[in-house]
Formats: sequence, C-alpha cells, structure tokens
Amino acid sequence: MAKCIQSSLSDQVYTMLKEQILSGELQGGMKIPEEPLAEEFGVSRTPIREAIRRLAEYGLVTIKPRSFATVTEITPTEAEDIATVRVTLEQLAIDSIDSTSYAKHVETIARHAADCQYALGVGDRAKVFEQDSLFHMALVTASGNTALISLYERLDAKIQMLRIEQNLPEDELAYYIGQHVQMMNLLKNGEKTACKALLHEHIKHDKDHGFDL
Amino acid sequence: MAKCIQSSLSDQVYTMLKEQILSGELQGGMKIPEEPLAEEFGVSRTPIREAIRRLAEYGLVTIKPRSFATVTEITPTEAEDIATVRVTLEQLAIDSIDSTSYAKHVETIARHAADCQYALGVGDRAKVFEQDSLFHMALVTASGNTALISLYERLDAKIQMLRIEQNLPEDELAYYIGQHVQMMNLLKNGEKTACKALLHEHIKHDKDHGFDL
DNA sequence: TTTCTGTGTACTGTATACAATATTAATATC
DNA sequence: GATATTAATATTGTATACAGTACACAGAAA
Repeated sequence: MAKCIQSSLSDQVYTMLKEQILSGELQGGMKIPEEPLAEEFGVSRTPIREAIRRLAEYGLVTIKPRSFATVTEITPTEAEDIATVRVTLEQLAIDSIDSTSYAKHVETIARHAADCQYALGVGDRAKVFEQDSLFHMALVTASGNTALISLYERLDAKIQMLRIEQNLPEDELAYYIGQHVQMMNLLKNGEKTACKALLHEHIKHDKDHGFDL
Repeated sequence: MAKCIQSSLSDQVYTMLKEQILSGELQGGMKIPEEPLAEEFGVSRTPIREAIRRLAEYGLVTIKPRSFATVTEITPTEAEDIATVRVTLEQLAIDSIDSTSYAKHVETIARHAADCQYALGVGDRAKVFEQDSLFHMALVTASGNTALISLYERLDAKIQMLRIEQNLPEDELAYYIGQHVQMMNLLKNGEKTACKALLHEHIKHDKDHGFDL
C-alpha cells in the first residue's frame, strides 16, 4: 500500500517536526517538550529525542540542557550573517560548475525554477518557498562538491526559516523569483561573473553595492 | 576533585569518541557498535547512541540504518572538495575582519600560532594539529559571523581527520605551520589580498596556480 | 571448490521506568 | 503590594527490556 515505508520513527518525527517549523506552524521561541510530543505522535520519547537532537544540529531548535528545547529564533544580525555566507557558498558553486556538470543538472534546476514561478502564479506561498529552496539546492548540487553540498544543506534549513519570518510583499517576491531564470540564462552562456553579481542582489536584496550593506 | 563536571554523559562520550577518532586511535572504516562501547565506557547504550548520532551529523561516523556505525573514510575527491570550501570560508572570514575585531582576537590567534610552533619544535605532532585547528578556528571566529563560525566548526572536524590521514613529512609540515605568522602579519597590515593568496597556498599546498589544482 | 540456503547470534530501534533537576506555583515575609 | 522562600510539579537524562532485523557462519547442493 504505502509505497515508501519511511525507515525509522526518528526519521518520520524529524521530517514532520521540520515541516512544522519551516511552515511556521511551530513559531520561534515555542517550547517543544518531549513527552507531550511523544503522545501527539503516538510514539515513545526515544525517537522524539533523536529528532529534536538532530534538529538542534541544524540549528532549528535550541536545547537548554536540563530544560526545555525551543524553536530557534533568528536574530537580525544572524540573518545578515547567513545571507553573507550564503552568497559566498553559492558563488563558489557557480564557479565550480562546468559545462558538462551544468548539462547534467540543468533539467532539475529548470524544473524547480518553473515550479517556483508556477506556485507564485497560483499564490501558493508555501510551495514558492519550497521550490525556491530546491532551486538553489540544485544549483549547489550541480557543483559536484560534496563538502559544499552538505554544508549548504545545513544553511538551507535556516534560510527556509528566514523566508517565512521575512514575509516579503507579493511584488518583491515576484521580482526576486523572476531572477531565477535570468541566472540560469547567464549560467548557460558561461557568464559567471554576471551570474554571481545577480546572485548577490538576489540574496542580499541590495541593488547598488560595492561593500556589503 | 574534577574541576569541571562535564554536563551529560552523552557529552562526555561524544568528546572522548571524537578524540579517539581525531587522534587516529579509531581509524576509518572501523566498526563502533553501541553495546560494546557502552560496556567500555561503563554507561548504558542511550548516551552512546546520542554521541554516535551527533558524530554522524559532523560526518565523523557513518550510520548504516539497521546495521553498524563505522568511522567515516574520507575519499581523495572529498578531501579536495573540503579544501576548496575551506579556502572559500576562511577567505570570507579574512574579508569580514576589521581592525577592531582583529584587535579583539589577535591575542588568541597569536597564542595558537605560537603554541603550534612550539609543539612543532618539541615534536608533539598531536598538539601541532590541535593548535593548527585552533589557530584557523580563531581566525574564523574573529570574523564575528556566527553562521560562518558554526559552518566552519563542522568542516573543522573533517579537516582534523584529513591532517592525520595526510601524514605530511616533517619539513613540509614545518613550512606550512610557519605561514601562520606570515598570515598574521599580513592581516595586521591590512593586506588582505596577499593574506588570502597565502591562505590559498597554505591550504591547497599548491604554490603556482591560477586555476585550482 | 564454489555458491546457495538456513539457522543462530549480535546488534539496532523503540518502549518503558526511575532518578535528578529545572520550573512553576503557592506561601510567607518585609 | 512586592519580593524571597519553599513545596509541588513537570521535564529531562539515563538505564533497562524487548522486538525486529541484518550479518556471519555452517552445512548442503552444484
């Protein structure tokens, strides 16, 4: 029946909790005690604990040692820091992409760009964010640099939190999502410098710079 | 007696296992079953499990779902990838350091550089590696970018594994460790471009480049 | 000798139980 | 009324127990 028996309960709980956090259902600062959660999910505390620990490694929850775990709140300063690192890592990815690796991943990248645009059209904000993340993830994946990919995955979790917090107005969101296709075109033509510059604006939301905001 | 009651058993086990792996005592590919470890440490499986899970998040051990966990083996390709990302992140750190933040951290940075040099003199290779890591960590910390710092910490774990595997000959090691002071001087004088170039050679072990190895 | 199969063992995944500690509420004191 | 103190409660950290699965070895067939 169920085609995909998701391996362990820990994994399932992890996935569900992550979704709840990244959908905004569980907001920053909220307590997430193990026992009540265990009851809610109908499992024991053990898998819950593992899931929370893992989320803590991704920075999505904060564990206070003999006390509660809470959903992490991202400060404005940290948001700025994340954006800076993000630009750097994605620019490295762009530099690392060659024509053959691009050819191998262009389909995935393009699909997420298209799905993101579509979701925007039908006003499905959650899906826009999801596909936005997948687009950038695909870009990084195309670099083929495993270390880069795994580090970016960690960052991506927090980036997703930020997108929700940020709550960008509709028109601005549309503007920035539109840049995905532009970046793809630049990449296709091998115009990496231009692509990286556009990426900078795409992430930092800051047109005229020379130094970082 | 013990001046520092390290909080939880999980933490203690985590620290000890990490040390064993990064000292080379536990070599790549070795199995680390929970039950025997629990007996060895004199604790139950629960804290062992948590420690292993956490090490897995840092990429130091690899968990095969209903099977053994093993100490991760780093492939040559991944080593190259790690070095690339490492250069990028540390260069970002250098770019982010301003004179005031440098002043605030210069003492720590200098101490690790000195301790590293000293350990080299007395032939304590383990300490050289430890201080080498702390030097670079301090450099990144001086950036003040929390996102960068936490990502670099993850990478650092693997970098430490690499240093051991690499097993650089004595003279080369001395050569590269000597660059720490040079980098500090360049940084002090605000010669960031030169500092970043030296860093590249320091990490990539590759004097004449233009493209990466 | 090599390959396949079956059984036994060992290990992991999860549940539960208990002890220790942080939090909360209630009470007393200023 | 506000603050300090104490008791009650809730929650975590760890230990133990059990079920289910993967692995290893032995034996049988080719």
